[in-house]
Amino acid sequence: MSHQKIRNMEEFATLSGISRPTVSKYFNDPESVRPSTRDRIETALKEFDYRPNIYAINQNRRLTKNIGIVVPYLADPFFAEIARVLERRCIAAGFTPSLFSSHGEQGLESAILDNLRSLKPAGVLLAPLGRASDRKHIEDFCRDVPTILFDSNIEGVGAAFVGSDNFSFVSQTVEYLSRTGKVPCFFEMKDPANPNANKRRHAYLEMMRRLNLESHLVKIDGVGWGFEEIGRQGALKILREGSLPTNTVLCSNDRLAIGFLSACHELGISVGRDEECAIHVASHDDHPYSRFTCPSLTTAAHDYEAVADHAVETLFQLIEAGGKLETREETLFAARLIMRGSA
Amino acid sequence: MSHQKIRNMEEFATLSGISRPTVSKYFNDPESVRPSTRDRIETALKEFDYRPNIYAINQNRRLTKNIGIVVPYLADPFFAEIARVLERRCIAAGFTPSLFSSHGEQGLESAILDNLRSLKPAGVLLAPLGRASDRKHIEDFCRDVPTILFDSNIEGVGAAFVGSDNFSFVSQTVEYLSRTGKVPCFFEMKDPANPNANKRRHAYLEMMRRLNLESHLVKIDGVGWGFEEIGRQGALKILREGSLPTNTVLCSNDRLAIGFLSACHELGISVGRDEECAIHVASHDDHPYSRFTCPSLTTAAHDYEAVADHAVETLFQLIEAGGKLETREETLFAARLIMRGSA
DNA sequence: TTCATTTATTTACGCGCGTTAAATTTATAT
DNA sequence: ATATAAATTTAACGCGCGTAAATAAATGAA
Repeated sequence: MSHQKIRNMEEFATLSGISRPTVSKYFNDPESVRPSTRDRIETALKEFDYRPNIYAINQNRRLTKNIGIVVPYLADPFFAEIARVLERRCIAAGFTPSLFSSHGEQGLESAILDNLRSLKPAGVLLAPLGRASDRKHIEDFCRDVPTILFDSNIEGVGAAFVGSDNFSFVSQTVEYLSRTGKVPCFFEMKDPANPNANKRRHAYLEMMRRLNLESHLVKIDGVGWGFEEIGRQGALKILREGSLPTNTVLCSNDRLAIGFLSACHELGISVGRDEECAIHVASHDDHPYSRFTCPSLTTAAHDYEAVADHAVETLFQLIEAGGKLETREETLFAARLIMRGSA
Repeated sequence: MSHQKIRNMEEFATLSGISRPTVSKYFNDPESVRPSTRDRIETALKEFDYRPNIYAINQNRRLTKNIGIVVPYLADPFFAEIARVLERRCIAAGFTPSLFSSHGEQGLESAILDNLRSLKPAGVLLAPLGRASDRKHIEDFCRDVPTILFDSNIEGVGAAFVGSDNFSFVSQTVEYLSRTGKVPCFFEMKDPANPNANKRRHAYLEMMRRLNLESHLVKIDGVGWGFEEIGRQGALKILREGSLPTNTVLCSNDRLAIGFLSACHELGISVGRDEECAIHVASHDDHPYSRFTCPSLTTAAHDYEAVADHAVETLFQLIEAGGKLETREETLFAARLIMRGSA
């Protein structure tokens, strides 16, 4: 490998013995040039290791090969995990993903979208904050940039939505609990940031109605994205008051459940599947840590891969279609019940 | 706000009644133009909402205002948390951070650095994979791009290193445990990916020597970044064999400890600070979840803010100094002991 | 008012690449 | 060998902005 510094495509083209427009063509699509030409370029590429200036490239493209991935809260391993899968898929398809976290803040989410706009991305995969989002801001963004929403839906916004079927989550947990003789109350934040939480509450109420069971909502205080601490504080309060309506608690999500378990342990309350345990706990999401809680969490798992795959696939379709799809489809994937030690 | 589309700086300059070079000057540094001029530009900015084309800007800069942040494993909330702080600091200083995760893979880490190179970043904050890193690749990168290493040191590589003082971590936990009458064995991976793990082992051995206590290393199998599962499997094996040398376990890091606690619960072994508990567990890092484990983890906390602040500050110095610092400083921050329920 | 100083304008070039049209070469099929 | 199609070359323009030099205007102190 020669360590000669190459300034631009012109120089590289000369060194490889190919004209610049052909070299340019090669970089846009290696298959678009004759194999013999491709070989000569790739040979030169190995010798001189030149990379086209990404800024010059993108200046002349209406759209870049960038894909923006925006999640509401990256410190939540659930989002880190799904972002990881999304990144891989994008790279595999020849795109350059860039990852952003709104860190639970509306202002940051809006700022990220503003910046993203000037990155001229081919497309964006956006998991909005939810209730905290500036809906109009996101709408405006989606009008200009091909965007797929995931995880958290905003009705009518974006070219499509891909997420999990909240009813599937809750119906399976409720059904399982009641089948094993446990009558769950529903443990959730009073003002959930995420629309999925509302869907889960409705699913719980509906399921209890169908099963002819009395439903109980346990709503706890707290704002923000520190769900574990919110769950813990809420649980401490409820448990100390002795106001838990049933001995089976179905948490809206695993992070609240992690807090709930922590509170139980602190108060010396036994949690587990067995009859002799004081409380049974189940939850939703199959958070990466839910298998390591004590006891391990019975929960309903997202189909990470399916959600990520379908979101990316839909985005690619959207990009190929030039940024508009016929109809705005909402695709929901079913949950898978994971029976562990907590209920 | 007029919704007239503005194509370029020329148009915007005309509309704002200022010449283009002056407008350009304004965008590079608003303070560099007369206040009256600034006002006129900012008034126009509100009316027409124009943003300079970032690609055209960067093409003409030798260095951009980008800062790369690279962490080894973003699904680890520890890194997500520190990345969050780093991002904020960069934004506050007028830079544009972009976040990358190596996802525990050497190939990906190298690829990220290659891409980063062509982003012409003003600087990079890099937490290497550690043992799994391609040292030469990173060295080459650091020669070309102003880089500060953090979290995990590679001797002599990068312009500076900022991290935590592993001896401080271990000395405090060991000292605390022994002071309360507990003699810890050290629980760790056989082949730790991270150099900090080695430093911690040495610190443990040194501390035990100083305290005139017999030291015991418990080395468990496992590779990769799924530390919780590795810790859990390792603990199950050791506990089932009954080969735990002491009833006090000092884990190399919190994620292993989380796995350890999970195994204990599974086997019905009580863990806690009290004498009547079968096992006492302490650890290091103050992982975001360590306060929610059952029991909550006694651990030594990183000074996240200090590490992040100092890393960013050092990077800014490096950038201002033109990419070279007099000497390669290694700054280590002391740990803070967090006493919780587990030991 | 005058002169020095700061700030803005005008003009012009360059950055590295996408892209196009016309000319030319090369490959493929007859 | 010849016609046709496909690929490449040549030449040239444009993208949006940074930047430099020369000039003009505004400011501010004497």
